[in-house]
Amino acid sequence: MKNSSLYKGSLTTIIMKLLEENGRMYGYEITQKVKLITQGELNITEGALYPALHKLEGEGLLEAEVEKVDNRLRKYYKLTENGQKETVNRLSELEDFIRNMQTLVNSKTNPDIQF
Amino acid sequence: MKNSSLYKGSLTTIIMKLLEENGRMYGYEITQKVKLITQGELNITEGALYPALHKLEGEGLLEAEVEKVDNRLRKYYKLTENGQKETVNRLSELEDFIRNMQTLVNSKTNPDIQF
DNA sequence: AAATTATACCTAAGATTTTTATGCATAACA
DNA sequence: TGTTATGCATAAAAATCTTAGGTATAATTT
Repeated sequence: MKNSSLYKGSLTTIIMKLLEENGRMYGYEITQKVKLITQGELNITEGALYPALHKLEGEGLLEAEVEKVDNRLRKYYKLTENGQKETVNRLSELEDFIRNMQTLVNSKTNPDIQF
Repeated sequence: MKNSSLYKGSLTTIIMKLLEENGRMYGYEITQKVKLITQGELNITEGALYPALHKLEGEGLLEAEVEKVDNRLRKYYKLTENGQKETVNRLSELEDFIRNMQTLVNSKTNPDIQF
């Protein structure tokens, strides 16, 4: 895969969606989850992930707590109440976006269907 | 629609796809086409469109010719030979991307399906 | 035993892309 | 006559992502 990353703009929504599903996750776990779900096609770089997490935390949509597991630090994130509300909005926007992209990519020059 | 534009990264591919379908188009026409196809949900801003067109032209993927219609100038763009080849690649990448986003957005915490 | 890979966090410079705000000009409409 | 539509363009700023580093422990491979 050449462009294993080109999510562009939807990273924070993906993070929030995963947190909504899994309750709480830590950064590294998120990268692995995305890799698994997309069968290795999407790789979130750490340089994109951590600033995104910090931004969401700064906006009050996530909150974090650090834990030590196997002598290694993990920073667990979960959605705040506000974050849960926002997740609904952002997900529906992302779904709209995906639907629109689908439509654009699939639209054929069909003389019967005039846009 | 709050986020009527959030295509992010896929604009050039959309342009190329439309040109592949329609042979040749001018800038303003492209914005209207996208608006129509997405029923007003995606609005390409001119500040994004024109630089994108110029970039594609600079990369040799598009070529342009100016025409005067109704006493107004139109700059028609069409794919070069190289541009046609590239369109195939970029479209399949965009389709992969869309598929991955779909998977991420639809994935549910299902204990039967372990990722 | 030593080197590499995996796990786990982080930041900063630079590139790319997009938004926002302009500018110009003609045609159509109210 | 003023606004909207058509048609092009650029430039500053914001947002986002890539690339390239840095630190540290655990596990695996050589």
